[in-house]
Amino acid sequence: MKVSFSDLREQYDGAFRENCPTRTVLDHVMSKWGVLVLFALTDGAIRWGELRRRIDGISEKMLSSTLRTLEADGLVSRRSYPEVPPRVEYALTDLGGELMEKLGPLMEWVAAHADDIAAAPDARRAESRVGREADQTT
Amino acid sequence: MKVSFSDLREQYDGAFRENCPTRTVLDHVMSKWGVLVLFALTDGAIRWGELRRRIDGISEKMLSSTLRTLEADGLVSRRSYPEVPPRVEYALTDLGGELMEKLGPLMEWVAAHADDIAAAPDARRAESRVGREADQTT
DNA sequence: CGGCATCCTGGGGGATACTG
DNA sequence: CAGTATCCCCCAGGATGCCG
Repeated sequence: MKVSFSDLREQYDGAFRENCPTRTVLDHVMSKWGVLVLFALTDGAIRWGELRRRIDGISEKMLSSTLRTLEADGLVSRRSYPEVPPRVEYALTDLGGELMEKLGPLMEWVAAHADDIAAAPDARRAESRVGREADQTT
Repeated sequence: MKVSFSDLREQYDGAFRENCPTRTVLDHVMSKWGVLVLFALTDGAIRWGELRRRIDGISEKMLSSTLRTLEADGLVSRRSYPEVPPRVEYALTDLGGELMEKLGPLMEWVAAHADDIAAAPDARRAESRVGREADQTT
C-alpha cells in the first residue's frame, strides 16, 4: 500500500469504532444520495428544482432530507430569497468544497473503472495481490 | 471549485443517471460497511475473524455479504487454505489497491474534520460560499 | 474457524397529496 | 417553486442456529 494508512489508523483508529464521529460523517457523505448531491453542487449554487432534475431518480423526500442532513453537517449551505414564487439556492460551504476536492479524484477513478467493476466476472478473483503460495479451495 | 468536475461530468455525466454503473460502484464502495472493510484490508491480507474484530459493530452476515460484493466487484480477493481448522484470508486486489489510494486522502480528511462536522451546530449555516447578496429567510 | 440459512424488525426510501 | 406530510413497502441488517 503506497498510502500510510497505519498513521491514520494510529491517530484515528476510532474510525473502526461504532461511536466514532467518522462513522457518522461517512454514513452521511457516502450515503446513496449524499455523494451525488454534493457532486451536483460542485458547479456552484443551484436551485432546488434544478438539483432534483440533475440527480436522476432522487425523490423529493430524499433530496430534502439529504440536503437537510448535509446542511446540518455544515457541508451545504441553503439560501432562500424572499421572492414570489419562492427561490432557494443550495451551495457547498467551504467545508463541503474541501471535501469535494478529496472526493473528486475518487469519483473520477470510479467513473473510469465503473464498467470494469460492473462487468466484473469472478474471473478476476485470481488476481490476488497477496504473494502467497496456497491452494485455492474455490 | 478547484477541481474540474465539469470535465468529469461531460464525459461521465451518466453518473447522475440511474442505470449508470457508477451508481452501482458507488453504492458498493460507499456503503455503510464497504469503506470500512476496504480500509481494514489496507494493511495486507488478513483473516476473516480478524476483519470481524477490527470492524467494530459489523455482524457476521454483513461482513460476509460485503466481502462477497466487493469480491464480485474485483476489489477484494479471497484465498482459502485447505487446512483444519479452516483459514481464509482476504486482501485487496490491484484494483482495490488503486481505489484505496483515492480513498485514502478522503478518509484522512473525514477523520480530521469528523468532530467539526459531528458537532456542527446550524451556526455554520451562515458560512455560505455563494457571494450573493440576499436575505436569509431562516 | 469461517461461514450460510432463517427469522424478524426498523427505518430507508418511494409515491402521492397537500401547503406557503 | 420549494418543500412538508402521510402512507406504506421493502430490504438492509441484527440475532440466532447450524454445518464443513
